[in-house]
Amino acid sequence: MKVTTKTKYALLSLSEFDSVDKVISIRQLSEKYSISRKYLERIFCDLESCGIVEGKRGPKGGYRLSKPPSDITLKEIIKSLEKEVKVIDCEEIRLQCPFNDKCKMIPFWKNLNKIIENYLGSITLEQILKEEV
Amino acid sequence: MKVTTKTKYALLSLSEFDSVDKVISIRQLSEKYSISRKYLERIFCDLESCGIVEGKRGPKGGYRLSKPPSDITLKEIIKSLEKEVKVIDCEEIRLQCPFNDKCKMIPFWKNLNKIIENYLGSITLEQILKEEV
DNA sequence: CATAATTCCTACCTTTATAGTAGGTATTAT
DNA sequence: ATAATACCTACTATAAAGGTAGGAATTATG
Repeated sequence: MKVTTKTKYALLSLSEFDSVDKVISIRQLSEKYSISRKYLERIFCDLESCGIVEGKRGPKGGYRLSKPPSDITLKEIIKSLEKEVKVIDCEEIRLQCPFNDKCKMIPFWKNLNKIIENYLGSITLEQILKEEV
Repeated sequence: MKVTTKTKYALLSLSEFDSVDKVISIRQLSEKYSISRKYLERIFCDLESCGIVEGKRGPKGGYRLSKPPSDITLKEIIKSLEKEVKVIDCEEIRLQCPFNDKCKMIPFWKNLNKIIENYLGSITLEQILKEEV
């Protein structure tokens, strides 16, 4: 029931990008937060492939947000790194339960997932930056 | 960010105890849900040590709830099996962040934890049984 | 153009936590 | 006495997380 360090590192790092123009290199981030450079590189590849940041190579290169912080939800970010923003997979539970639809736990798990998803979907990176959370 | 199978098994099992008087053996539960008997035994030891169920040995023995389902919250149950009902440990994040109190992620993580805790604390086993969730 | 700084790519290794097993002891209804 | 149950402790296997390693591609700059 814990978020992975990938997600923690990603969010710590992203909280540095306070505008769409800001370019920051992996080196800077890894030094500032004492996170392994190679590991951060991989994290940013995930973020890039999900359309959250875009990289530019070469000297003075680095990463920037690929859209304004107000358009990036925490759900989106977390989904880039964890496979799902779900605490449990209802289908999986359903398989284990011999009573299928009669299983009394399913509605609870679904609600829990939904509550988390809704919250994460409602918070944007901008709110984090402006400390409105 | 996933709940463990221990928790899943525990909740599936507990959803069978529809009154304080109902006594169910590990054998019955493990057969009904095809869960390893030994593993279930350990799960129920955890539940017992946290005051949720109590066991009685011998033939016709088994487990029963140690208080009415309306007094058992899901938070309590999950806490018996996962160490914490937190998605992240804020203190831990604080240590990694060189800026300590200035870290912009802390309020977000705290809120997320709180939302989950509040929800889990608000749901009782009775509600699950009565399908009010 | 050479260089150095960066992203980008792929494969591998290490550690940790989860999931599950094994074998047995204590208790108790019949 | 027996058999069914909870209870206890130690061990093993597996999967996932966390992290390394080495290098290729790209690009600003002197």
